[in-house]
Amino acid sequence: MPELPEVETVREGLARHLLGHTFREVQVLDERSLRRHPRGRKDFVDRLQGRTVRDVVRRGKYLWILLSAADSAEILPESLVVHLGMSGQALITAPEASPHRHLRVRALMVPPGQDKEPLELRFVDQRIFGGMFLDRTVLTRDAVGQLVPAGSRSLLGRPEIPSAVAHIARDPLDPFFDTDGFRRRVRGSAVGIKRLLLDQSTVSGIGNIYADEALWRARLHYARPSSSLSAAQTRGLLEACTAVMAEALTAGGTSFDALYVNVNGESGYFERGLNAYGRAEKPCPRCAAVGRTGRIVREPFMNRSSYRCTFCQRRPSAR
DNA sequence: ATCTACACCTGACCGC
DNA sequence: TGCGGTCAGGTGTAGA
Repeated sequence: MPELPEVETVREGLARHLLGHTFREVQVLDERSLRRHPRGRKDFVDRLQGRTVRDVVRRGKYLWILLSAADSAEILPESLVVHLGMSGQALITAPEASPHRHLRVRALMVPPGQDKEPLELRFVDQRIFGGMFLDRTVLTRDAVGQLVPAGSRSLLGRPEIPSAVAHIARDPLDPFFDTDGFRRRVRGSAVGIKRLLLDQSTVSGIGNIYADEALWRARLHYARPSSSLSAAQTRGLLEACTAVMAEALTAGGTSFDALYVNVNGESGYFERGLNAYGRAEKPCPRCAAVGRTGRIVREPFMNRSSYRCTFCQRRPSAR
């Protein structure tokens, strides 16, 4: 399933292939992918056709395409938001490529010059947890509450953000990430720490897999009350989150020089680098390295599976 | 106000 | 072979 590193890989691929391209012949094959576009299919198509891609931006697992009119470079206050959900893919193909099984939305993308061939942007989504919608943008503030300068060329520092995404926190790979805000949320809540990691308004981009991996690295039990973490543990946990996702981005973000942007959750990282997630009843790699008998167990938490080591992630004592 | 539970989806898999 | 049940999980929101 696409998580932050995969979404960043898609963002980069879309930006590289589509900057300057104009939407033509937008076709919505399944309106359920437009669940979050309340004005419906026709409004979506009419608004998107004729608009030109000016930038592709990401926060957490959301990405959005900043648009202009076709004959202008001025960015419009409405952007195309894409969320891949559990099974979404953003593909770039030749227009004549054979249709994909779960194709939901397609658009012919016309390049700015005469010398290049049009491309097709395809939104493919088996389970339809993801979707697309058009949304007005508001201006971002950075970690200390100041407006990010307009015209900033840092992708993550773009001042525009769709209003539907503005409530989520920045992610650990964002240079404006609000570390103090994260510490305050950890100190100020008694919920299990994993619940906080999955709360996108505290820190974004972390899903079930990376939550378990970060907790394993930080040697913390998922149900540990957030407010009981020491300052050092909080710092260590945030470092673990950042490291896990940065390494996954490095491992999974290669092999995209073809005319093809793909997200299918099969980054190399998932196959090689997982220490806890999905490894029920296997030895804990850290314990095994020093001859201890800690093993990974799978337990239900928050209506999903959590994986932890029986030795280095002990259950917190009730008090 | 804060937190929890559930709806939204499809396909793979399992036991009968 | 088929059929019903279970599981996977991010997000928004209804309800506690």
